[in-house]
Amino acid sequence: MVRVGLTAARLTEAAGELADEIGLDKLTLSALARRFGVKDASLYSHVKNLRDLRVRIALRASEGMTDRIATAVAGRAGKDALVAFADAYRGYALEHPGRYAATQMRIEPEEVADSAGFRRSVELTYGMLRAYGLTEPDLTDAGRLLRSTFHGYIHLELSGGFGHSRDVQASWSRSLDALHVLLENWPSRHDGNKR
Amino acid sequence: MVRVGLTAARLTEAAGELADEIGLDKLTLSALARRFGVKDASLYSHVKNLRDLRVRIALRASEGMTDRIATAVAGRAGKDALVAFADAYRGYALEHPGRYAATQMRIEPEEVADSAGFRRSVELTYGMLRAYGLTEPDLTDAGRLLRSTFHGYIHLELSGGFGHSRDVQASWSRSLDALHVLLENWPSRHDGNKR
DNA sequence: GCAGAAACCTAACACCCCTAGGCAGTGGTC
DNA sequence: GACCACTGCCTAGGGGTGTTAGGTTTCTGC
Repeated sequence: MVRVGLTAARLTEAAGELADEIGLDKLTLSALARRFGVKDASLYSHVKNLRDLRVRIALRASEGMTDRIATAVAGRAGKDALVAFADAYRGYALEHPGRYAATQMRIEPEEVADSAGFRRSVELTYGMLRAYGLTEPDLTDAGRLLRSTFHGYIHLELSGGFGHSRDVQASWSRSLDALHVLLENWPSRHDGNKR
Repeated sequence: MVRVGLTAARLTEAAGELADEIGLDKLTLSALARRFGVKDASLYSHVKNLRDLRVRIALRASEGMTDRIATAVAGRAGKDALVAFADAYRGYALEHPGRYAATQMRIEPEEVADSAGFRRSVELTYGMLRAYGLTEPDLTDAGRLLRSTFHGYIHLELSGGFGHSRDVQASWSRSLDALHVLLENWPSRHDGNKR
C-alpha cells in the first residue's frame, strides 16, 4: 500500500486549486480523491466532510487575500489606498475564483476558530475609511457599501453578467474614481432630503 | 394512474417556490417530483434537465422582478426613482431569495430565447441614469456600478455577511443617499487625478 | 370511436456523500 | 530486535441524485 501522505493542509491546498479550476460548486470529494489517486473514503480521516473542506478553503483563502490587500495598501492613504485595496481584492478574486467563492460562504462563528483573516480584513477596511474622516456609524455603512460594490462587481464579472460591449477594466477604474468621490462627499447624518 | 397535470410552466412556478424555501442550490429534481407526488423521471418530459429548470426559473423571475421595478419607478426621477428602483430590487430579492439567485446564473444567449426581462431591466436602469445627465460610456459604467452594489449588498445580506451590530435597513438607506450623491457628482471623463 | 399524442411509469446506470470496520506500514518502548 | 499502538489508506455498502431508454395508460382531436 503506497501512502501518498495526505494532510488536512495538503488537501485544503489542492482542493483550493481544484475549486479555482472547475468552480467551487463542482468541487467534489471524489474528484479531490481522484487527484491524489486515492479513494473518497480515505479523505474522511483528514476532513470531517465536504462542508468542512470548503470552510477550510475559505479560511485559508481569506488569509491569503487579506495578506495581499495588506501589502498593497501599506503606506498608502486616500485614493491611493482605495485603488490599491480594490485592485488587490479584485485581483485575488479573478485569479482564484473558486477560493474567492469559498470566502463568501455563510460560516458559523464556531467554525471560524479565530481565524485572523476576517478580523484583519475588517481592520484594513476601517483604517482606509478613517482616512476619509468617517466615524461610526458611517464607518460601518461605508464599509458595507464598499464590500457590496467590490463583491457585486466581481461576482457579475465572473458570472459573465457584463456584456462584452465595453472594457470591464475601464468601467472598474471609473467606478473606483466614483467611489473615491463618494467617500469624500459622504452625506452627513440626517441629510436625507432629496435633490 | 392519476395525472397531476404537469406543465413546464407549473413546474417552473413550483420550483421557484421551492427554491425560495430551501435555497436554489438545494433545489433538486427529486424534491420537486416529490412535491407533485411523481417520480423524478416524469419531469423530463417537461424540462430538459436540472439546468434547464433553473434557467426557466431565472427567466421567469427576471420578468417578475422587472415588472416590480417598473411599477415602482413609474413617474419618478432623480433620487425618488433611485430609491424606488433599489427598494423594489432588494424587496424582490429578499422575498424570493431562490428565484433571485437563479437570475444571477450565467445564462448563454441561446438559452435566453428572447426573454423580455433582461432587456427591459437594462432599459429601466439606463432611463434612470439618463435623468442624472449621464451619457455613454458613463451610462454603462454607472449602470455596472449600481448593479454591482445592489447585487453585492443583497448577496451579503442574504448570506449573513453583515454582523448584527447595526441595522441593515439603516445602512441600506445611507448607501442609497450616498449613491445619489455619487450619481450627481459622477466624475467627468479624463478626471483621474487624485484627491 | 379511434389514432396518436401526451403524461407518467419502471428499470437501470453513473456519480456522489458518508459510515463502519479492516489491514498494513510506521514509530515509539522496552 | 520484538512488540504494540497509531494512523493512513482500504473495501464494502447504504442512501441520495441526475439522466436515459423504453414501456403503459390516459387524454384529445377528428
